[in-house]
Amino acid sequence: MALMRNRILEILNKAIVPICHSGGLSDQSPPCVELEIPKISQHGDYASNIALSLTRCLKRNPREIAKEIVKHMEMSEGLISKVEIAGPGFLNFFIEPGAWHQELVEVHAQAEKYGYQEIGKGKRVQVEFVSANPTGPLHIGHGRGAATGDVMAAILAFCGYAVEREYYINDAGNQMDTLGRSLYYRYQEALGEPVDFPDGHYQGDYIMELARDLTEEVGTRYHKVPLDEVLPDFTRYAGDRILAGIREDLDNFGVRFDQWFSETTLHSQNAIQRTIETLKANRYIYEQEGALWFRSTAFGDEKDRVVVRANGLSTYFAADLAYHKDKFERGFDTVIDIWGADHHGYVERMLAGIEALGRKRSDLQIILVQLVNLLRAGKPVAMSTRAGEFVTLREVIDEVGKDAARYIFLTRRSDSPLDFDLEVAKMQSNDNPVYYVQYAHARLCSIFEVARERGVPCEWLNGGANPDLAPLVLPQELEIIKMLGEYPEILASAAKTLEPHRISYYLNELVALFHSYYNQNRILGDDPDLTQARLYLAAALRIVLANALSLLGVNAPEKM
RNA sequence: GCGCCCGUAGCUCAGUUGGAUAGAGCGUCGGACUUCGAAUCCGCAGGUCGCAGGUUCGAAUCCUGCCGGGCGUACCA
Repeated sequence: MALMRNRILEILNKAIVPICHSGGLSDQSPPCVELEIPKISQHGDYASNIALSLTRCLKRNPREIAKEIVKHMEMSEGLISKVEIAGPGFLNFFIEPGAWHQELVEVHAQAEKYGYQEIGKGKRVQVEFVSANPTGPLHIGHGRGAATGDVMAAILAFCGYAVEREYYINDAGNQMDTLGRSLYYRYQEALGEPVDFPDGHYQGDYIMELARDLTEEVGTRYHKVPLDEVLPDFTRYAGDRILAGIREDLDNFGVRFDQWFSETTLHSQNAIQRTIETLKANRYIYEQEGALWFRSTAFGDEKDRVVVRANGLSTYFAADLAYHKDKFERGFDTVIDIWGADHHGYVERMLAGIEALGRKRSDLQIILVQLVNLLRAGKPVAMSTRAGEFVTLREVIDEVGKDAARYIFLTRRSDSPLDFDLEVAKMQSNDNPVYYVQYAHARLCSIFEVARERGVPCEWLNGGANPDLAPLVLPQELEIIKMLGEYPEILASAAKTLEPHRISYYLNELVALFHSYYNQNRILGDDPDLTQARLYLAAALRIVLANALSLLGVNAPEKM
């Protein structure tokens, strides 16, 4: 048995074959039939615009096409009560109320696998995200990228892709030297040397903490030792310590990576040089004014880009080219990069880069995540990275909790800026969407707890026979069932569009239906048959809530 | 100047990739706990989808031009 929407789709797909055939369309390119749930119930349970989209290629009146489709449909018994042709040529399907019950059986049968989609077909996908420079702790913007990337990866994995999560460590370049120098000066300072802390260095408190720690560990070993002699040691110490902190913060945020990729390895293994050679062989590299340029304009970039500077040093972009070459050499079919939106100017050249390396533009998907405005009770919180005054991700998680933070990050499209209000995130009220959903889950669990106390049997929870679902006749009940049946479709669309926020919106809608239903009806009532059927519905709801929250990396509590 | 993103209810945002009469939450106001969790629910009000054209059976969605906001525009990373 398949879900309702798939059964309708199958009927439709079969029905249009002879029509396309007689219209001269080959079976090779059957039009994609779409099924939507209409906003207005008068338009049926499902609606298809297939007749309308066929008008163009068949050059026929849509209502006539619709009539013919209906004529060709094989109506199985007890499934569809009627099909109407409406408006310009919509097909409106009205489902036999009793047919919905099968949907619930599907949910129970698949349980924690419910929603699983076989659309990835094992294709290898890498999601690279966060990738913050190890020069300071993660801030709230990184948190948004972390949540987005982590959930996107989870969705893709659940949709049948072989997914790897990767963090690119920018541990090369002069920013790391700056970091090392910053620590050096703070260290000398900690030993009582008067230091004129230079501009453009990292001023955060965390550097002073590192300096104190270093002083405890090595004492005066580096006291007054010239900077040049010891800079690599300071850089390594600071970089390692900060990266360890980043890992810890991400771990607390529920984000785990399969791979931590260090930029330094690209340098040490000559990967950058080799990448430039490859591009040179493809005639995409030329020399001008002492520098080597990549001809990114050949692929639509607005100007060519330097890969090796006149001073002989390669650019960050060159390393990034080598990095992406490496990614594809590792066998990924698709690579997804999640970047802060302030890097959007970089997108075109990167796409040009992978094209020049022989990949399709669509093999690299770049998702831009907009900035987060941190607020407290509606007022902006000062966030000056330069001066080192910023609220770290760790502080935010400590204050509002992992679940609230993750959920709020996922309640917006990633290319929409997000106001993150610390006070709202802490509020245990309707202002805070995460509690709305978690509350529903806890409430469902509580119902089963009460059922257990009252001795209501639920053998079907442990593999026993399913209850008779015929008592589920209320419009609200059918509405909930219908929406549970949409869950796989929501996942598929989230995977296809790379938009995790669709899941949180779905959850909010689903949970709203449940809360409303709950307030008007009793699950545990006097009628044992009705009670069984409603418990079965409640259990299916709990399954979907738990599955979806798990994808979001948000806890599904039994009690709150 | 050029490029990218965004303009939808008082506020914050969705809108199933071009579908039918535009959707939530917050906020305002008014209601619902002797009951399985009131962290919930029910109701009222709120719109020229920034503006103007174009594409077609059909546009918040696509194309063009304006207006307004954000970001970017390094031989930095």
